[in-house]
Amino acid sequence: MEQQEFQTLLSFFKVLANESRLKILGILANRECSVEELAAILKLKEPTISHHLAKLKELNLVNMRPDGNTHLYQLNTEALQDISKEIFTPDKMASLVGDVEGEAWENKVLKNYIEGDGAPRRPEGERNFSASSIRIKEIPASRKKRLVILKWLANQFEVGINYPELQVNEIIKHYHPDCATWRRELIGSQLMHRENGVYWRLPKV
Amino acid sequence: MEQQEFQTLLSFFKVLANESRLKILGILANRECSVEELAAILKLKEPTISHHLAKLKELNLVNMRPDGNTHLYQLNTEALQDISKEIFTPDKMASLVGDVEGEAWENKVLKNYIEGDGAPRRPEGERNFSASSIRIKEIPASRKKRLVILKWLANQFEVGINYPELQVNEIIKHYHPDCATWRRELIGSQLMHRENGVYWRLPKV
DNA sequence: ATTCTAATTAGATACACATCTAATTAGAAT
DNA sequence: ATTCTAATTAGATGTGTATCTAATTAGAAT
Repeated sequence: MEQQEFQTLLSFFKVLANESRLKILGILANRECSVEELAAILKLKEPTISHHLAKLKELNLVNMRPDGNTHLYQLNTEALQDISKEIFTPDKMASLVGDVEGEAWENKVLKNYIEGDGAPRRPEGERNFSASSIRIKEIPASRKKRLVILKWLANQFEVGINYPELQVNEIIKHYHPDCATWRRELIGSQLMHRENGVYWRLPKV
Repeated sequence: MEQQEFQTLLSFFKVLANESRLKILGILANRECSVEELAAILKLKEPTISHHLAKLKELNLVNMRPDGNTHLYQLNTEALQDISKEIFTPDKMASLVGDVEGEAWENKVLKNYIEGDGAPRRPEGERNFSASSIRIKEIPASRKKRLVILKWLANQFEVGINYPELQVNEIIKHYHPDCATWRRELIGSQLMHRENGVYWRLPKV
């Protein structure tokens, strides 16, 4: 339904994104015209006009009224207004795009920096078992990407459990040798907290 | 100026008549994004996104905010609304097309059915002189086209003068042998009037 | 200073589509 | 019935443009 609306909007723009068709609409806004007349006005051949009118009619932007042999086309005023009113508040635009998209970039980062069996497939799942062969390939240089990995790493710890520093190091080492850096970053990024040498993960990530 | 506005409107539609760009706007309506993120979300390469963003920025539909190395793009909400409000009433559309167009088709008909020196060049001018070599090639079959020729023919008579039938025939014969048909049609189309065997042209054409 | 990262620009390719000519259809006029 | 007219459909051609890869720029991080 969102998708449907998006496609409708898109085809609407596609139809109007053409000089000849836009002019046709402008002319028809003044008075109804035959194909031949439009061809003369726009200095195009009849088949071309027919082609454009067909596209405009698909979207109900014009109506046709046969008169003898000639087809008189007229602007469908309501259709134009409907579209212009309904659409185009930014909220509307925002609602047009599915919200699955938020994870796409983070998934890409995970895929780039974490190698092994299941890592990218469960970024928010339970912690992976120690026996698995998942490894962090390297430490991302950019803050934003490092944060993505950190969030994943924090997820390897369970909420509500207090870990002594030794165990924290051990768990991190399953994924990357430089446990000191990661441990420091986990604290700095506020994804985990420390007090009296004991570490715990915050409930909300 | 009208022309200017028309071109603006056209390029606006052209920019929005693209699936990727429309999606970009939808995403940016939710939150600002970097080029890389958009590329990941839409599964396109960065240069492609850059290309699209450039086009969107040309029309001020998006703004850019540099943050370190990354460029964060955000939707220009006002611009969107401005365009959607301002345009799109049918009157607006009607005003976009120049009004020279009305004569185009009639000129074409005149050119098709009248041969000779100056005919198509002065459809509304003074009457042509008898000595000229202007001729109506044939009588158009279709009502509408016949009316165009009739209007031109009526213009060969001066307003405010009473012509006896003999003179009417004579004048018509300068352009076409079948003066009876034309004379009858001039009356039938109300372009000229007759009373007691005297003809005169009506002031308003 | 040098290296790396994100973005942009340049250049190439491929697909979409606007327009044309030719052929066909539907309907009027004779 | 036949001929003519206006419109549409079919098919061909050329232009525009979305997308890609490769090269370049601008800026951060080391």
